[in-house]
Amino acid sequence: MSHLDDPATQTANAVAAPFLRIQEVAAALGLTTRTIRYYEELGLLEPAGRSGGDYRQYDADDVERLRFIKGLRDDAGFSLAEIGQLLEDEEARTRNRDRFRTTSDTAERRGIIDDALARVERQIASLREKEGRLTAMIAEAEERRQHLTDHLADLDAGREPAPHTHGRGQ
Amino acid sequence: MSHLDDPATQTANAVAAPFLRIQEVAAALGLTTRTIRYYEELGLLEPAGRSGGDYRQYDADDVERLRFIKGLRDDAGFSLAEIGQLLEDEEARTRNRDRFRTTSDTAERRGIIDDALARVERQIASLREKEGRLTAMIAEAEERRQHLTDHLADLDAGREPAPHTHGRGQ
DNA sequence: ACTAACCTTTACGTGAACGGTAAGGTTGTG
DNA sequence: CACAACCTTACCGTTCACGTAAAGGTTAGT
Repeated sequence: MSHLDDPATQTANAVAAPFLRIQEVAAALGLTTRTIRYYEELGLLEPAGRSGGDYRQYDADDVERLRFIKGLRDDAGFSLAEIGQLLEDEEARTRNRDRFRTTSDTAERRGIIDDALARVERQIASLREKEGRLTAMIAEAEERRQHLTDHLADLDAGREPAPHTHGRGQ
Repeated sequence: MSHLDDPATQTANAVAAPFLRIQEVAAALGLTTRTIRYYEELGLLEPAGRSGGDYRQYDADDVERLRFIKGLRDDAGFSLAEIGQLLEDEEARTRNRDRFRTTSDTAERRGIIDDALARVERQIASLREKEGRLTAMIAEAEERRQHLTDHLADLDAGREPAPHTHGRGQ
């Protein structure tokens, strides 16, 4: 039960991972095939494999990674270069993944996971910082809103326009 | 006072608003003069006035507006086109501002403030939406982190690698 | 009045992030 | 085996958001 769990055997059992072709991935994520190839060109991701005829084959993890990239781009507003930094050298990760699958050295597995954990934590920190700055912007906007409602209240009360501290009319 | 209100006349009264030149504004905000002129070209802002020799003159409100634009760009990650939408036609606002200063019709003043209020509230809504998506991304990243720490705990406890649900190694 | 340090407009250049198309190879279905 | 519908690389085009001169005019200090 422990000496026989060959990591390569998964090709034999399971349902043989349902690989997707680039167009299917693109449709699923709302991207174009061109965009996905461009990201690969930048080193942001590498398909799990290639078919005999050199077609790119994506697995669920690839799709997940791409979805994350899209989130970093659209939701977090990072540049592709920054995303590259956050995700870090894909090549190194691929090697790690392979090493992880083939090694049974617990210390090595530990080290690999440690690295992954450090990366994820840097990602979280970056996202948190973005969130903080966004929150600050919201607070400022709400302050402006407050100024305007105050002003409106003054008008309703027939009071004078007030000396207007400095920042009005947005 | 109304037919002759030359924008330069303000030099006469008040403490002569401390107008800034483009370079000073740029330095204060960490932008380049080119960027500021470009934003003007796009209709994102218009300096409060011009000198006799056609130098752009910025007041505190202009600087505030520019800081907001920079925030929308850097912190919120909006495109300049989107920022233009959020800020809306600068020309119209300038006209409103002038009308606001010259009119004493309370109803009109009210309408102008109402408009500004509506704009600010749309801005807040946009920012909140961005914030929500960012928060969701953070939650996902934290989930990944949790997976990794779990995995690490398994290794420390000498347990088996676990079947790994689907998304590991970030 | 001279001069350095600003400013003006105009215009062409650039890197990022793709879009589009050409010229050809691959897959899967009848 | 034909054939439509996909895929491949390669390369040129485009939009956005500026950078970078060029050719002058303005301001402020001496």
